[in-house]
Amino acid sequence: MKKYFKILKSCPLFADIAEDEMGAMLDCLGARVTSFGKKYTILAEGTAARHVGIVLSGSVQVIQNDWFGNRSIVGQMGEGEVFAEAFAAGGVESLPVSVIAAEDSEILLIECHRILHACCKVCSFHQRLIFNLMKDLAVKAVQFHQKLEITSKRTTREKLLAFLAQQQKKSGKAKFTIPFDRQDLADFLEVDRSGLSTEIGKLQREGMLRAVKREFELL
Amino acid sequence: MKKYFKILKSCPLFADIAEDEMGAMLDCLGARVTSFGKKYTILAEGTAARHVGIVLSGSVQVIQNDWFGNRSIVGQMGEGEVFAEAFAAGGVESLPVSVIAAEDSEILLIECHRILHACCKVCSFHQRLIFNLMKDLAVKAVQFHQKLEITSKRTTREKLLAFLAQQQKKSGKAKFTIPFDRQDLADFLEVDRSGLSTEIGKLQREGMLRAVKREFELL
DNA sequence: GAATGTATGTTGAAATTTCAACAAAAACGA
DNA sequence: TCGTTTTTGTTGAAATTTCAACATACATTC
Repeated sequence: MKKYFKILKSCPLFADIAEDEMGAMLDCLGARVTSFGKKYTILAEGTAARHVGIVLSGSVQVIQNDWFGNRSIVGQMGEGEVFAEAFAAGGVESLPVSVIAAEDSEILLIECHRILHACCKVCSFHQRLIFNLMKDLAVKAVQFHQKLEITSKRTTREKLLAFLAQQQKKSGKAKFTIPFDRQDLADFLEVDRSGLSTEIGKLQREGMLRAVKREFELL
Repeated sequence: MKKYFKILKSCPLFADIAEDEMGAMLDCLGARVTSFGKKYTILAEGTAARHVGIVLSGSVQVIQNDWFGNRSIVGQMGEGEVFAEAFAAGGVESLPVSVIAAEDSEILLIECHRILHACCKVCSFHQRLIFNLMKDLAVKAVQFHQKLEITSKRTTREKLLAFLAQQQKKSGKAKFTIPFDRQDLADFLEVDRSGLSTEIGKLQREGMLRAVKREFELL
């Protein structure tokens, strides 16, 4: 477990928790590490939302499927990021999404009630954990809001440009790499893949954009 | 201030806080009540996100405007509900939305840092407040997710049906009243108003729906 | 290196949305 | 009550998206 301490220290859920407390804390929380191969389901839609997940290695996608095949990518989380915490802490009886491994991944799963409710022993870190979870949820709500900003745009072009602007801002550089291939990007923007390809082509011909695979540059 | 205690007791942010603590707490938090006429701006886009708002009476809308006039209604909150907490707690430097009064309203505003950081005096309720805020943020994140579920649908019809299903589930009754007029509903669903009217008409003619003004019934 | 599968770009037709303009109905104020 | 304003429904044309099918490029495996 110790080999994960470095990545866990970067996790917002464990901010300001000393490394020598980490072991005891994870023990108290009943944390367990599981490996998942690419495309495997980590949390399944319809099941009870009890666990908070933390990506130790690899990355995961939060996805949702229509009653008729339309796949939607709600979000993607990489190393050190937390997922499913809103549903677990919000006490939803049935997960409205699935979480799958976007690549081979190691995941730390913690039952949320163990974070929220102090154990019998007086663990010094529970208050801190609740504060951290609160902060994390606030950031998550803002992220949801950013996604909303994208999907609320009416056209493929506007959605794409809104997304690219966010990604560029996040990366801080002129050239940046997005975490999606074309199909996934379409599923994230909630648009048709072929229409997306067409739009990327158009924007390049108009000289507003340079795109090679996952590398983009706004001009 | 005392006349608001009843509504404040129903506010998730103050869950499990005794009524006789309420006065001292609001004092410690520097809470202040302001009245806003219909359509007035309570929090303006672009300003610093410092305040958490609570609706004491009336209702508010969280809205966002494109660089070209497209208005989008992110959410609507009624009595006892909290708004802007995610941005304030998440520490965003500039509000990406505006909050306006949907009708004449009384609003309680609290600087968020007063909730997050204990004051010099040892106030017993700060831990409780942080826990409540965490719970509230989790619920808010789930709500954002529900909105995402709507806007991620591709057609006006699907968005409308997804919205109505949510509203019906929330009300628990076959007949239910939505909090929007047609234009606001269109701005919430991110679709064209005239197209929305057409779609409501179609669904009624197909016998899937009964709609009179804000009253709806799914058949 | 050939064969297979995946990812991406392209195209045209069908469906849908948006836009603008107008008519009818309802709400509001004097 | 009348006149004004707001809300809602309707329509047709233009723009856009979706859908299906296919071609090409790229990667992987044997």
